[in-house]
Amino acid sequence: MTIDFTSHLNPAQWEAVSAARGPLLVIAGAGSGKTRTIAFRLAYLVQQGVAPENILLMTFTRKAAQEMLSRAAHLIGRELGGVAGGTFHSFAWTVLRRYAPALGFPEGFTIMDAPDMREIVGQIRTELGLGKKDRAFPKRTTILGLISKSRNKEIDLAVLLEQETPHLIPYAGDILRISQAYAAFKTRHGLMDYDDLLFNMERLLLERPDLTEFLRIRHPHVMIDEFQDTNKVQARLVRLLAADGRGVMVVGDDAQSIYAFRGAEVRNILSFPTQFPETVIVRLEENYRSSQAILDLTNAVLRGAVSRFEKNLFSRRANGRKPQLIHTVSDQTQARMVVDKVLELSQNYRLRDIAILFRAGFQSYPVEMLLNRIGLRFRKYGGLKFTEAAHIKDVLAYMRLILNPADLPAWFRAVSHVKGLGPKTCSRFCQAVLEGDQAFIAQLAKKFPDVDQAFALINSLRAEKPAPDSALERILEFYSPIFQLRYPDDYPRRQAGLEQLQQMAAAFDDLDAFLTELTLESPDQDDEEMDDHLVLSTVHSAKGLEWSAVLVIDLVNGRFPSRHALEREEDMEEERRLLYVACTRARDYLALFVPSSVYNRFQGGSEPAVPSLFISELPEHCYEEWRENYLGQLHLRHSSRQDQALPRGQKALPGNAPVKSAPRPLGFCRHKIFGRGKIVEVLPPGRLRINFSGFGLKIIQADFVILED
DNA sequence: CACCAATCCGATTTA
DNA sequence: CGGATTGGTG
Repeated sequence: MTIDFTSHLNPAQWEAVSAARGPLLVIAGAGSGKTRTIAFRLAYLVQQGVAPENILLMTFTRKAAQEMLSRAAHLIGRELGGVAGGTFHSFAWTVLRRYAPALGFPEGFTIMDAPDMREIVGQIRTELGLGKKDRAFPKRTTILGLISKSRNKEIDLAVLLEQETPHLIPYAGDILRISQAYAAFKTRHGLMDYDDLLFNMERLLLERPDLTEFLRIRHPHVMIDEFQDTNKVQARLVRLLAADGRGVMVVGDDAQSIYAFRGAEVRNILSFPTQFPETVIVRLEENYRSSQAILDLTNAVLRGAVSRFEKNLFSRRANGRKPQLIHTVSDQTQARMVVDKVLELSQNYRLRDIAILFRAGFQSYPVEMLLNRIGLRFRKYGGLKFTEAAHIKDVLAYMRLILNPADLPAWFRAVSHVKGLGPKTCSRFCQAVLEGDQAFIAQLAKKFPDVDQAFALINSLRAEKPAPDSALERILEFYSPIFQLRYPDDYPRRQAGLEQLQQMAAAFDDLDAFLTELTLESPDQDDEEMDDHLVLSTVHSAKGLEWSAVLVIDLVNGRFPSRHALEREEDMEEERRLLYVACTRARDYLALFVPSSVYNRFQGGSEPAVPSLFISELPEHCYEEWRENYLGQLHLRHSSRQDQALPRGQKALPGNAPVKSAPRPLGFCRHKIFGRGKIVEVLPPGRLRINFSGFGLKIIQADFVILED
């Protein structure tokens, strides 16, 4: 089967797809068909006779890799099963798990997630007696952040403190001690954190040239996506895997670099041509995603930035609607305006084509509450992860202990739910387990029968080596009663998470692979892939995705840009790129919300907020400006006749169905999402209990329904 | 005194 | 959700 490549690709894309096997750098502007290009490149290579297993495809998430592979498979009409792919971390794991003993690690080493890391650093901090008296002593999260940043940027800890947090210089010695103790702790207990995966992989490749050679022969084609977000060690890994750069294709966009905080080096992409002198550079500049009106705004956002590869994004799409800049009275009313807007948009778009984006996970809480209240389904990305929820971690701890008896954070979790057993005794217990102090264990087990049971369970599971799903089943038998006591208020909701975990477990036959997958790749949680969800996401988690309509909220100084970034020029640059990423996710409609006041901070109430610097910079012709008055109505600014306030729900979209806001008791009504329903009860203030066929009883703001006569 | 449980307030971003 | 603080118990 031959593919007519050129009819599906523009000249630049075709150049990238058909490039010879040499170092290749593709600068892919936002929306320029990057995924498409990589998919076609995969298909092209395979069609040229390259075996899939000779390709290594590194992407930012495994989902992205799967997307590209399935598109390529569709093109050539058969699966590309053998392609090695995933994130740097997951690739490192697949290699390390086989060769870890060569580095002095146990074969069943455990990968720690963020809560584990926090826990350990916290314990070390208290063990060393640091910060007990001194209230200003940095918190464990701060310390951990510094340790990881210093490793990722490969800057000496003391120097990093000087550069970024001069006020912590007095603590340099103590932080260094903690950092060393942390490293020793990991080695002692067979643990690796995310950074270790990369550094240990590098060490392995350097110490074992035979293995490096084997990998080079195995993967003569290496493709790396999102190269602008790789750090130093990742760049060195690329060089190790592809000595002279032949067969290496890196793809990225320096304007979308948003991971400097974890050591990403834009220089990796900027200096790639210098590293590999024969590099062919291809620029993808035609944008297929956004309307020109949106691109005008995103280009303006970028104008103030230092972008070193010249870019000239253009779109052939019709000009489209101007982005809307919406000032709201407060962040509370912002939530209402956002939900209103979503309901309006949902007349023209499916919910899954609409996204609400924000800088940090907690910023969506007010919107989430409102969405829950009207019963609108949404899915949230970013913020807390499924696997980091306390009850999931509890269960996973038992599973980890089956493989790695030295996994101390897991021991800690496995027994800490027992009443009357606090952190101190827990630590001592863990110590006893590791040292084999049977006397202490027996003594404790006598006092706390649950400890004894947990111990017995793990021992028997370790002897049986069951498959992930049956192990989980046994663990849940034990855990269920504990679980219901521990989360009396919301255990049904959490129960659903456990059931989901069981489903996932059933897809694995190897316990180790299952646990790693959960740590390295946050699961999609799409058990209901089919149904139509609104998306709420941090900008970071929205990378690489797109929606027809995008609403960005909380565009005020201190929130977006984040208050942590206000002091340093380079941090502000990253915030700017972050906003660029957010806005370039939109195809047809973009709304930027600027609350005039935000809740909390000192004094309990709300405080006035200043519009985001990046917004005030924008030339006025880029957007259409709306302002909410104190009656909750939106006014268009700088407009002659249409300056009139429109009733809520009718504001912006032309051709919107009129909405009556005075609720009439009982009768029937119509809802944009749920259709026709019967009003069962009026719930002051302004809410209705409505029975929708197919959806059941919902409590809904009267404003959101149209009453029937 | 040492440890644990309950409560309230504040919140970067991620593999 | 986590941390810091406070109050209670052995």
